[in-house]
Amino acid sequence: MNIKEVASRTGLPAKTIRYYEEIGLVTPDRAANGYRSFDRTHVHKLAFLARARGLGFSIEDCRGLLALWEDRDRASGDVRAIAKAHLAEIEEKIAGLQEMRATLSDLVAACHGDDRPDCPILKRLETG
Amino acid sequence: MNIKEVASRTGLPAKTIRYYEEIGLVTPDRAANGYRSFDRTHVHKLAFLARARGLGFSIEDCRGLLALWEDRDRASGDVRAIAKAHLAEIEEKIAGLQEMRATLSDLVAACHGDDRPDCPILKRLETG
DNA sequence: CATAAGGGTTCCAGTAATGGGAAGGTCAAG
DNA sequence: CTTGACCTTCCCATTACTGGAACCCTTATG
Repeated sequence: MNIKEVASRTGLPAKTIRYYEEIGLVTPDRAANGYRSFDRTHVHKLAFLARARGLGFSIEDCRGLLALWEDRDRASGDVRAIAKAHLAEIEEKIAGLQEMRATLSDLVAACHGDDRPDCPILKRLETG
Repeated sequence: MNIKEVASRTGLPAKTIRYYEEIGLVTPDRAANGYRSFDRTHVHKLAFLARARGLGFSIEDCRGLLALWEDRDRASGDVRAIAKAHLAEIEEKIAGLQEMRATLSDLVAACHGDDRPDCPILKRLETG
């Protein structure tokens, strides 16, 4: 299977698939003409990566998950640890963004937003 | 005022201040020995930048806000538009992260996380 | 047979916003 | 005079790709 076919099956851009090969996440075969040649297992692996990335796991997380996925004897606790750490990161990000949102929506609400130059948003950025 | 003093007053690392000069956000004077020389207005501007960045505005947003801040006659509506757009972005990010969190916390809860190899997290990543 | 379209390949550069570190100039104190 | 704390510029690394140039392969059509 050529790269474009794999791209449409996994939803990953061809560029991204080449990049994943470059960093050692997949290792497709090569046809005589130099084209990458993917089989079912490569596609499966790439689809796994697409889903994990979609859940926000970093590339290095994915590398770890992939290794665990391929290890028939891994402990589910190992996987869970990665997922839990990632969950904690997500929660931190959410908290930070919610704080920003609160401040910003206050500011937007306070600003009359017309043609007059008086603006509480700038005032706030000015003085802290 | 030398750069380290400015760094400690604004909370911005010296590296970042140099970078802000490089991209044209501030233009400190230069002393005879080549050292950057900041005055009150530079510090004020950098403090403004630090606050805006702290609220998650991008550098380009900051450039726009700074221009409006320095324009005595700007319309507050212009500022408000930038802030509202940024607020919308933040809200999108929060929504995306909350979705991830929901999925992930379901998965973490479903995984017994012990020494056995059976793992719902990987299973889910495997099959979508 | 020439050619054009639509694959594929590699490599180089750029993104956002810094951070790290090297190599070297300057300044104040002991 | 030397030490140590500053300052300078310059270049590389980061994350996870994305875009583009230059070039090869395959197939269909005039």
